[in-house]
Amino acid sequence: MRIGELARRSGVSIRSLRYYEEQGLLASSRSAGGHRHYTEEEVDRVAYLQRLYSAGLSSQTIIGLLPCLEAPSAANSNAAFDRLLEERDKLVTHISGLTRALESLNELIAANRAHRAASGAG
Amino acid sequence: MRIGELARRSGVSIRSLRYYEEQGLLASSRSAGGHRHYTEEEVDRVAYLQRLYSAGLSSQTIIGLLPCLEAPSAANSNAAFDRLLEERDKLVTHISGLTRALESLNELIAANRAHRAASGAG
DNA sequence: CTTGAATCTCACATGGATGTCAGATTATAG
DNA sequence: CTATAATCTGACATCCATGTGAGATTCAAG
Repeated sequence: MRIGELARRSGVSIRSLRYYEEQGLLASSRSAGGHRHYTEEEVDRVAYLQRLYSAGLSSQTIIGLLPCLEAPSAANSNAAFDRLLEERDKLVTHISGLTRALESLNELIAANRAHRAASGAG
Repeated sequence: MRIGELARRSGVSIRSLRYYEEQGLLASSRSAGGHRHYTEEEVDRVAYLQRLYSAGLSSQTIIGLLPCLEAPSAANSNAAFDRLLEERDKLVTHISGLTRALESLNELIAANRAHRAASGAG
């Protein structure tokens, strides 16, 4: 399939797909005229990349983890695997922080609700 | 206290404190010469702002919520309160996404660990 | 072959909090 | 008063994924 279809099916912009390729995260074969062609696999690949991005991993980080991401294999360096653990821990910390922030918001909401209820504003 | 001390005590850079003020999120009195002065209150205020930032709220969003944040009061507009709920929902959604991403990472780690164990690499 | 849609590359713009540098001014200790 | 640390304003830089526009080329269908 061509880039437009991949964009549609993966829900990612054409611009982003080209960017992923530029970063070495997504491969494509080219037609004689230079247009990108993708297989079905790439749909999942892109969805997967999106999940990693949403986890807060940068392109560079993902590239560093590629050995582990591509195929779990004993050939993967310990360093890459350790980075994987590291990123996991960072994400856990991040989620904890957000959860605390969420609690703050909830408290605020509760306080406001109480005041509003008491005044018949809500 | 002056800005340097506030920065030290709140763990936020001087640059950021000035930025918060510029955005209307933090107030300061000024000395005759123009230097900013803060009270103890501001330490908590800054910590609070940091929590909101970490929740993914932008300065503009925080400003919009100020009526609710400042003091829960029936005078707060319904609109501001609704925005508060909206931000809470966005945050919940965001955390859910991150949690899914975390699960992905955990699966990756487990898969890698299995392969490594099987090959005596770990 | 022609036409219009799709794609190509290149490059600059965006947002948002923060870093950083420059040059000037103020505060404070000796 | 002087030296030095702290602060001031203003402006430009940074990161990074993505948007966007121009101008050229290719693809698919008639």
